Amino acid sequence: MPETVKSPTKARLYEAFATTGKALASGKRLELLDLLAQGERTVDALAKAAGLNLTTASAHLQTLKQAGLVTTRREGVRIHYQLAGDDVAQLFALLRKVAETHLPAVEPARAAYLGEDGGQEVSREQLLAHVEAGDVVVLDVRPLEEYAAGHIPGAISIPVDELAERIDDLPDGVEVVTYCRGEYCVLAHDAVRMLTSRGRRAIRLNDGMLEWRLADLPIAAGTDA
Amino acid sequence: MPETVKSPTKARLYEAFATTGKALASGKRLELLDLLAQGERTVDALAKAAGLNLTTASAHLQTLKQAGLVTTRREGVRIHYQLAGDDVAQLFALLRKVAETHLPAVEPARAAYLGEDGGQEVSREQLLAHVEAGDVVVLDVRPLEEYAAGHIPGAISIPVDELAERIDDLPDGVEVVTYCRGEYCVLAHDAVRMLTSRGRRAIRLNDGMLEWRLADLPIAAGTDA
DNA sequence: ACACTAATCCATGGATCTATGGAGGATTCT
DNA sequence: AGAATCCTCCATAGATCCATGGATTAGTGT
Repeated sequence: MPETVKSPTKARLYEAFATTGKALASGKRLELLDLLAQGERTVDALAKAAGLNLTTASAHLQTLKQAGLVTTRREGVRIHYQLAGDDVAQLFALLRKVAETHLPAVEPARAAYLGEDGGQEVSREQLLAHVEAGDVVVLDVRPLEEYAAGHIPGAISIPVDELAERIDDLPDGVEVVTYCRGEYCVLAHDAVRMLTSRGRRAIRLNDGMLEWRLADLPIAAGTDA
Repeated sequence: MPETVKSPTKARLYEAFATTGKALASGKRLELLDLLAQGERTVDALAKAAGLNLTTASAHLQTLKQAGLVTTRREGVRIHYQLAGDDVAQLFALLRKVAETHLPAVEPARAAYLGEDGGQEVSREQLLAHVEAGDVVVLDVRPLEEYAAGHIPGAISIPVDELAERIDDLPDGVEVVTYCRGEYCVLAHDAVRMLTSRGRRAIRLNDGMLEWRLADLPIAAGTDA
């Protein structure tokens, strides 16, 4: 029964696969991937958005780069990081889904982060139907740069930071459907709470731009809105 | 520009996701997942098949279990580990695909492990067509227990270890299509080399049981063949 | 050339992970 | 009960990973 083969070349191959696994083995790196799934960013912007010091962020990005999950583009003095491909976004999304399905610790952490929601959700299909019918306004509450890098066609942009002061930019009398980065993004949750507390009818897309992209739905770019 | 939010609850959520990532961060654990994708196994069998000592294998399996990727079933004195679900197999397969696509180190490691192949490949669709036409014999060269846990309908089982002595069990004059665990499994490669060196016409399915399962194709079980 | 900014490289202490031997728990058999 | 088998838990040494401060490199502007 020579099932006990130790093959160094097999180990080498699987260690290579594990390089990709290791890249996914840090919460901070996953936060960085989450941000990058919205569009390219500079090291400095990523560090700030993820609450990391520049050196640490750079080190994590090197790890991701060596695992081939991200690529870089130099523009003058700054370097833009971006995801290496759709398959990377897919892997990231699947990792989160598997974690949520099989890890009991995820659900409480998710609830604590996103808050009690009560607020209703709407699926991508339902949202598309509403847009077709023209009976809702779609609101993108991500930072402007992410909106510019790609958003749901017809959506208007009001970053959640500015929502309180710009609430009157929203067309009157029509229901608001908010969305943000993805299923675990807090921005749309915050926006819905904020809007409903001001008496606006507001609901949430049940995921966000990440899943929208992976579903190959149409995407608009720029800030012409 | 208050983009620099450090939220401990966000960190907690992403650390939870990272637990799943960490489970994928070791070559040995990926080897174990590869084996488990073929069907359940005892700790002892896994340790032997992966070339690990029992304690180490057990520790790795605990890690996988705490990440929710595998579950256990006790049967008398032994404990059978199995994948927690199809989504886990899918995650594993996608990880390998992403690694191969984006990591230059994978290709040479793969070539070194699987060997120069020259041998032709056939896709799942082509294989199904051949089975329909009845002009090939499908040969499963995995260990018998894996064959028993699930195989391509109509395939016969000759573990690659026994192929040399049992070569006459193969029906005469018809081309052989071999397959094994998956895209990176060496067994079918070895079998094809072995068969062609003996003058049999033999080719390989370009992946294996893992991908067959994920494609939701029909599966037969047992050893009645 | 010089100053300035963006990012990487390097060194380091502290934490975490890996492999392994030995002890201990669970289950079955006699 | 006692022995045997299968597996997990514990302790430990060695390797690897993480965050951070300081130095270095690349590119821009004066």
